[in-house]
Amino acid sequence: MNIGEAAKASGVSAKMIRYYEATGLIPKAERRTSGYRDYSPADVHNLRFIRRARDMGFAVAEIHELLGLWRDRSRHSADVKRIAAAHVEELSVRIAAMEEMRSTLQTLIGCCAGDDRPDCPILADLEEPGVAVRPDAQARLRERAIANRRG
Amino acid sequence: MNIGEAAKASGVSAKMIRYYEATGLIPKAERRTSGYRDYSPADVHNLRFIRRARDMGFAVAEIHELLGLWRDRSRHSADVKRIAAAHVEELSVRIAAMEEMRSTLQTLIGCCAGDDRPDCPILADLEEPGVAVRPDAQARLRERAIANRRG
DNA sequence: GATGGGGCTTGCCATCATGGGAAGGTCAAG
DNA sequence: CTTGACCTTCCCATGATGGCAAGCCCCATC
Repeated sequence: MNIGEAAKASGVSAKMIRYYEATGLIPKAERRTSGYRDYSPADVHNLRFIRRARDMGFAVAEIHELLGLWRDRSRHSADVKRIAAAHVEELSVRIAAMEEMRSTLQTLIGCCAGDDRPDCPILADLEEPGVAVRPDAQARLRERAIANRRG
Repeated sequence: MNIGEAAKASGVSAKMIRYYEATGLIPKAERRTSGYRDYSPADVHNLRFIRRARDMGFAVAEIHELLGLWRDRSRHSADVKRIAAAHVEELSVRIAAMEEMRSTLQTLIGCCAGDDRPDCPILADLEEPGVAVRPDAQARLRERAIANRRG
């Protein structure tokens, strides 16, 4: 199987398959005499696992761990569960941050006439926070914005 | 005011102040004879606006627009409202994507014994989606994961 | 057998906002 | 005058992904 066929069959782009190989997430592919990479159904199976894990929002580093456990027949399901739970926790932190942003903005939008006059509580709040939002909410917003940017 | 003082007063790191200047988000700072940048309270005011907008999750390009409207005394509040509403919509899309990931994972985690045995529905689902998640949910998950990665 | 189009190779660049670090100039306090 | 803290510019890295370009390979069609 060419890389293009493997890409179509797995849902992972050819570009990303090469990237995963270069970064060691997957082993180096077999090569034909032409230099073309050659993939087996088992390779595609691997790639589909990766694709699915990406769809769940796992980072490549986490997928590396998950792949190791997947291959390890003497794994402990507790190890898998721990990784998944950590990821859920991270998702929750980011969701909370974004929900807080959204809530703040929705409040401000609700106060904005949205007409051809210049008066705008949205700009007013950006200029001087607290006109429309309570101070304690601001502090949390700030912290979570930072956490979210990192994650 | 030195850049370090402006950074402390605005909550924007010195590094980012230089970056914003280089990319044209803020005008080039005045310089002392030594070559040091020199900031006025008005500059700090600008930076705090930017900082606050970043905390709300606005991208720098959006902040560029917002700054323009902020300066424009003949602005229409409708323009500000439109930008904010678009951002809320984008946040909503990303929140929905992450909530779906989280929900799927939570279901799987709930089915995982988390002990020293290898059997693991989490790995099973990554390997062969649908064992624990309905197919229509998978399709949405996939699409939203893509949208989320882009955003 | 030649030719053309599509697929493959590598390598480099860009994204977006942010931090890190090095090499060298400046300032202020002791 | 020295020392340490601050400033300057420039380069590099992040994470996962796409794009582009030069050049090679494969297959089908003429």
